[in-house]
Amino acid sequence: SVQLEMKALWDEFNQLGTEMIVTKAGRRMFPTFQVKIFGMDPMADYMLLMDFVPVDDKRYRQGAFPSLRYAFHSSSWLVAGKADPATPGRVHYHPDSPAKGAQWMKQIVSFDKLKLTNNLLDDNGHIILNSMHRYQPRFHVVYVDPRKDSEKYAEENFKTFVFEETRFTAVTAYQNHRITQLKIASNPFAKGFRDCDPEDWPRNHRPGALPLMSAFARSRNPVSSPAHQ
Amino acid sequence: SVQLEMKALWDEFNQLGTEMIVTKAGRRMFPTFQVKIFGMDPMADYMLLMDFVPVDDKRYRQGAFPSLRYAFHSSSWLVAGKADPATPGRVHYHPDSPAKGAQWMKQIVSFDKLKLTNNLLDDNGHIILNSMHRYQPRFHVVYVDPRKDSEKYAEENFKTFVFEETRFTAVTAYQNHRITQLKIASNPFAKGFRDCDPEDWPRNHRPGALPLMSAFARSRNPVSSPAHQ
DNA sequence: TTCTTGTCACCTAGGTGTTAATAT
DNA sequence: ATATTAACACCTAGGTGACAAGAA
Repeated sequence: SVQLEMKALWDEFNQLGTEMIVTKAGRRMFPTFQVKIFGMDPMADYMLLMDFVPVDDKRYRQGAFPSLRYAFHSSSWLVAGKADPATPGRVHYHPDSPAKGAQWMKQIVSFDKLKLTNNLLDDNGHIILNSMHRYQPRFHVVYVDPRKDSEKYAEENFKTFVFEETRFTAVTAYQNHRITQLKIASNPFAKGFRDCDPEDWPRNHRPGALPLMSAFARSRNPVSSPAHQ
Repeated sequence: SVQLEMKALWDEFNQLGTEMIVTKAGRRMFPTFQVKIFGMDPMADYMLLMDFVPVDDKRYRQGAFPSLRYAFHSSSWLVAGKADPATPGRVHYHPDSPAKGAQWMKQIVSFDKLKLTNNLLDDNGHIILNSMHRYQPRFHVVYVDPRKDSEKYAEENFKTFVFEETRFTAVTAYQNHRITQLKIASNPFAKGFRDCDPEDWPRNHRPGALPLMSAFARSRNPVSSPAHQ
């Protein structure tokens, strides 16, 4: 069995509609997909990998308020038509693969080397996704069968795990300001964009404490405006 | 067979008498021990590891010129007596171990995670060495025998490679200024202590930028003084 | 109008020798 | 007198969203 790490954070993002940046050079996911694994044969070899499947066959576009400047996106997504032709569905093998079950189980398995790109011609082995499309990450565990004719048992030698809270929309720039703010608040690498006391998040986060936001951040992130709900 | 990478650099250090810093927290080696491997069975599993054996049973101390300030070490080593009791001889497994021969051979194998410490109570798995003692790094290739009673064949299932040009003296602070200068000149992480950068000078040199600590560094590094040859 | 690209300042994370203070 | 330690400035290496400019 498999347990998703940082589930609370994933849930928080998922509630807003998770977005993941894709770039030509490749961008990591945040949150990072991390799992704890239980019940492997400690002595057997396993390959761990991920892939990404379209959630639907739709292309999305951003809803906008006519009276607001371009910079103000709504947080709602509109269907813009049929999905672009699917790209070759690449997979990402965890770089430690193959390894023994004991190795995989003794600590959290982190896919922090996985990168997302929108470059159809990418030759860095990154995961290729279409921007403005929704994806479901999948996690696969493959048992390395020591038998000679192991190909015949391929069907029974792997198991797939899907966590719906890790669904996201691939984007080249964030569309929902609340997603941006949650990324800034929770990703250590974005600390430079935080307005509030660096000590308060995430270790000492108190629900009652109001984050100190600059006027600019407030104007771009109307958290208390019901118009954007 | 095994080929030492950066042999020219190792030779240059060895000619001066290589020194490696040891610290309580653990310090990487520079140059890093890196090899190219040939002739493995591509499909077989191998463990790669290193250990460090005393070159002799002597403890060293630094020779000094009575008329010079403390800061000026001579570049000669004197025997100070018998070696301290040998520490438990730890080994460092390459973190990718075990892996297939094909994997090991397809690129340079780098031991850049290996760290040296003088802390006898170290519990980070670093290599424990005595300061002011000389050591010979050794590289071992262990064939992972698939047979049940593989322990019986341990003797024939590993091969050891020794490169004498990688010998060094463990120190807590550099003793030979020429070693210091060669480290600064060749280790990218010490770029901040360089007086000039022959590579980038024409391209990135700004007339206004003063070289860092150059006057002080020069006063401590009388490279052209024959007294220190 | 909407989406994409490239550059940037600002971070995390950690590897350098220097230096002053301390230990032996 | 020598050797060790810990704090430090200065790097490498690379992950962030912001922003302006470009593309569709």
